[in-house]
Amino acid sequence: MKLTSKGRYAVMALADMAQFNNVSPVSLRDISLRQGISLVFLEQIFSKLKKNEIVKSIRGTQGGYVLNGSPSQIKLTKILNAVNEEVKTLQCKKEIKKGCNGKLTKCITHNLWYELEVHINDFFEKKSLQDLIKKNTEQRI
Amino acid sequence: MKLTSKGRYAVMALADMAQFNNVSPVSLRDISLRQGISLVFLEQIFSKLKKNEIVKSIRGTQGGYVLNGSPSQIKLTKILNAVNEEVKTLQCKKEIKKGCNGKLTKCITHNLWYELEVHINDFFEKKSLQDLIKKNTEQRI
DNA sequence: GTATACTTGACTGATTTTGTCGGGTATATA
DNA sequence: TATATACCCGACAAAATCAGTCAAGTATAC
Ligand code: FES
Ligand code: FES
Repeated sequence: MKLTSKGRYAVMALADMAQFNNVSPVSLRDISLRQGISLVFLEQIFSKLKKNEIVKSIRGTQGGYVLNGSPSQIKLTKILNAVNEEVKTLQCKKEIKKGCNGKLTKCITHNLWYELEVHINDFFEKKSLQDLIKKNTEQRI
Repeated sequence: MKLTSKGRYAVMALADMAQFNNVSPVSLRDISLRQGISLVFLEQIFSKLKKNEIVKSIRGTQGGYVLNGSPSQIKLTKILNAVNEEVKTLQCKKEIKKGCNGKLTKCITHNLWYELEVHINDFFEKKSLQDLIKKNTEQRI
């Protein structure tokens, strides 16, 4: 399980975009300045967000990024998955690890971690960008 | 937020103890063999569990550890806290960090992470060691 | 044609994780 | 009393991951 700066920044940056508007493109430089996040790091993050079709890019002067969909449609699960911050609590998925002999017999805590994974994903699945900017008028689609 | 081997092993080892019995002491060597966890690493972990009064130790031959309380009383929150795997999702607690200017104004995602923290702690607060060994007779106190 | 701003890949320092090593000390049993 | 078992403690280290930087592009508005 992980939740690192990459995931946090992704959510923060997209919330910033959702908050400021989504008509004209928002440049990473603006987000960088407003939220205090390294510009070059943001570029890395947005590259992934674009590949996962969460944002669209517009190149050139006056360019930037726009949200691909309304804030209420964009769930946090999608964002975190896009930047490889999936909530994976199970140790046994990939290969047989010490103390966790995966395929053959499940370890004594296997079910626990699975339940946790579901629990957390539930949370992220219910939250949308819109929920983060509630201070603006409660608009819902 | 973190959930690493140390926390996993702590839960796994305690579940092992709860499962096998809690009358005569269980040696770390046995747990190590049964669960496939490094013995010396277990010693580190149990040192913390003891300091937090989750287990009691009995030295000497035939010694080992016993649970300090019934499995249904020992919640996972307590275990994870003991080995310093508290669920801390907020970035702004300790000091002013980049993109997260703590004390003065909360960042745009502050509330989100706080809600997540509560959500996860709820989960761990509800789960006890007893829940992990349900295959034995459902005894409840 | 020039400044803006997205695009891409490689690389690196710092930190954290996941343990190991080497020495202890207490106690049950022969 | 000798010995083996098993807890106790601190320092150390390899490996992995994180949090970015650096360098070199390409597309577009003006
Ligand atoms: S988490 Fe799946 S076997 Fe341990
Ligand atoms: S998480 Fe508290 S200010 Fe950002």
